[in-house]
Parts: sequence; C-alpha cells; structure tokens
Amino acid sequence: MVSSSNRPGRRPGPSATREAILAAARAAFTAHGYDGATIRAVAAAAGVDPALVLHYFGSKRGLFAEAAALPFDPATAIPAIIAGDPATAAERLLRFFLAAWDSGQSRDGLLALLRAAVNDEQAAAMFRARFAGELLGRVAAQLPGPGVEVRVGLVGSTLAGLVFARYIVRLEPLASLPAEGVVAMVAPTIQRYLTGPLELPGAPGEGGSHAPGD
Amino acid sequence: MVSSSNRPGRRPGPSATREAILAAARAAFTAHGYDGATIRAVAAAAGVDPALVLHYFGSKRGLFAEAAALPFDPATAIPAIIAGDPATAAERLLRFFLAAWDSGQSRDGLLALLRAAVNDEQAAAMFRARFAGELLGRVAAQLPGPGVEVRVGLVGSTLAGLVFARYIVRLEPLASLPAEGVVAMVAPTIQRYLTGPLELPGAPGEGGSHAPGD
DNA sequence: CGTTGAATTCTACGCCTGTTGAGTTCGTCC
DNA sequence: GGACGAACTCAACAGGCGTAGAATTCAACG
Repeated sequence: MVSSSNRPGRRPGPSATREAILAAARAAFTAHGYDGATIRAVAAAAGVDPALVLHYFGSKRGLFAEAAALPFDPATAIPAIIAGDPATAAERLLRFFLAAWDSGQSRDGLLALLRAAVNDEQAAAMFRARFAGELLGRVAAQLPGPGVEVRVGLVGSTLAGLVFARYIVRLEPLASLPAEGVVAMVAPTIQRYLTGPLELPGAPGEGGSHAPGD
Repeated sequence: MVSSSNRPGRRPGPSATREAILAAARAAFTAHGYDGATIRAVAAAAGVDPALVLHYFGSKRGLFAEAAALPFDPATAIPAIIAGDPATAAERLLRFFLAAWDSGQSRDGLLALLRAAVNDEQAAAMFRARFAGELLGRVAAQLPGPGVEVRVGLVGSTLAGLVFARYIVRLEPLASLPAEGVVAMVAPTIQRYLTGPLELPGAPGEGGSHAPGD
C-alpha cells in the first residue's frame, strides 16, 4: 500500500485522523456487526495503531456510540414530514426514509445501529429509545385519537421490514428496485396504518389474553 | 450448584445429553447471537464439558446448523396455507407465521437464524436460500401473473418487520398484542401484496395517479 | 468375564481480543 | 527557544475463544 510511516510520534500537518477512524469504524461495524468488528481492523483500515483508537474514543463502546449516531436531526426532520397534507404524509415519510438508507454514508451508521440492536439486548434498548422514542414518538405526537402507539408501531415495523429485505438480506427483486417503485407500492400500507381504518385492539369481541414473552 | 459429578467417563443410565446440548445451544444462539454464544457457555448450560459439544457436532458451525433448523416442513405447510379461498390466504399465512414465532421452542431456532442472517453475510445467503427459496418461493409458485417476485418480497418484508418489532426490539404495544389483533390489522396489507392491485414497477404511465408529491 | 466402542472429562495449545503504559515526534504558546 | 500537551506507535498483559488429544468410565455384546 502507501508508505505507512511506522515511526511513532505526531505526524506533520493538520490531522484528520479522528474522522478517518470514525469512517473506518462505521464501515467495519456495518460490515461485521459490533462483535465482528475489531479495534485492530478499524485501526488498520484507518492506517493507525489500535491504541490510537482507544486514545480517541476510550473504549470500543465509546467508538460505537459515536459511529452509530443518527445522521439527521429528528427534531427538525419529522415535523417537516408531518406538515402538509395528512393524506400524503406516508409518501413523504417513506421517501425520506428510503433516501436516508440509499445514501451510502448514512446507511452505514444506521445499519450498524440495527445490527447491534439485533445482537445485543442492551443495544436493543438503546435502539428502542432512539428510534422509537425520537422518531416514532414524534410521529405519534402529531396523530389524533386512541391507538396511536399501535399505529406508529406498525409503521415502524413496516419500515424495519423494508430495511431487512432491501438492505440486509438483499432479497431480489426488492433490493434493486428504485426507491420510487417501493414508495408506490408501500406508501398505501403506511398511509392506512397512519390515518386509515384499523381494527384496533381492545375493541369489543375477542378477549384473547396471551403474552408472547416467556 | 447441584452435585455435578465432575468425574470423567460415561454416566450411568440412558443419555439425553445430545438433546440437552441442542436445547442449550438454541437458547444461547437466540440470546446472544452466533458470535456471542460460546461453546463453553452452551456446555455449562447443558451441564457437560465443552469438548463433548464438539464430540457430538464437530464444530461450532455444525452445532449452529443443527440448532437453527426450520421447525416445520415448508413443503407441506405452505401448500396447506395457500389452498382454500385466495381472498383469505393472507390471514392463514399470518396466523401460521405468528403461531410459529409465539411458540417458544420454534421461536428460539428462528431467532437464531435471523440474528445470524443480520450479522454474517454468509448466513444471510443461507437465510435467503432457505427462507426466500423454500418459503416465499413456494408461495410465488401458486400466484399468477407478472411481478410475483415483488409481491412475495413485500410479504416477506412485512413479516420480517413484524418479527423485528415484536420479538427483537419488543416495541410496545405491538409486542404484547395478542396474535389475533396483529392479524386483524396486518392481514389486509399482506392480502393486498398477494392479490390486490399494485403499482408494479416497469408499468406504463408513471404520472398522476395520486396527489402531487415533490 | 473380556473386549469394544460410545459417552464423558481433563488439560493444553495457539490465536485473537480489548486494553494499558511507556516512549517518541510534532504543533503551539510564552 | 524551551515547555507542554496532543498525536502517535510499540510492546505486552490478561483473558477468552475454538479446538485437539489422551484418559477415564460405563453399556453392550460375545
């Protein structure tokens, strides 16, 4: 490769090393998950010594916490989506969501977060707080009526399923479809979950009480 | 702890050790993922020595392959679901799917498989072949017309999203909802993906079937 | 009763991991 | 032009991992 100066000590010129490490970490976490990504591999990809990674981020968890930050600000993005004709809010939401995932840079961070959520119970809680709380919670705040939580839960479930099929398992032909094609087919589903008629639970009739947990 | 006979050699009486190891492995893979689950932990949970696990299953991958087998036979289950009124096939499919996941025993194996698919590219390919090929492929074989692959892809995406929200992240209130409640709300979506009108990609006339977007 | 093989344990090797502490080079401020 | 701290590397520790091989105990069969 390049002439990797093995010499110790500070390198001349301004240093973009911290950012390089973060980029390498995002890629590594995305490609191999939290456990699979090693500090040594991240350091090698960034062209630095493993100890320098720890020097900057303290620990592997600290590195992950910075690498997996949300690439946009929910506080401003969500209201912008909700504002406007409620009948087409689903299209805007889906379009925004797919754009975030189709952009390579933000996809890496998101995928790392998702992978960690699937693996680690602790990360799942973090995911719940961040994704559910900051994103879906804001959507729920703009919706009227009872059963709002179920509605946004279904929306989140739909989005998660899309991510899984399209970006993780890469199920064809869904994975290669242009975003607009997905919007055309899935937006009606989300729109129904948001504002359409829904047989909400707790309605009279069936009284089956049953918990899926152990 | 109990009087764990640390003595080597065969134990008296008939041995159900192999099954005990498999059960422990399913639980461990489910709880911690492929990498997080260690042979030593599985062995400890089953009350045996780590080397015995290797003696039975050859390697960690071999253990996983047996622990994460599909708990039902797709060749018989899928046609049974498809048969009957096509207008209510979605309900039957969804009900069968949720039953498999709500049953603790099969859920463990399925979750392990899913976790591995998210983590490991190699396992994702295996998942694609198994889930997409054996399950969705059979569904697609019973559907008419063009764009069948997209339709079953959307169905798979919907199911995956439900699993993610309900069993992995445990997003409330979706996670605690009885299965019938989920069926009532989500079956229409799946039914539309299966047999309903869909703006299939590649279809002519992109313009103006809905309100102006951007 | 002796032999054979399966069930089971112990010990250990080699590898990789996250992390640490000491040491070296450079930019910057007085 | 020193002093100081930030950037950076090196070498090493302690621990966990998957796996291998020899040793021990039991069951089954002649």
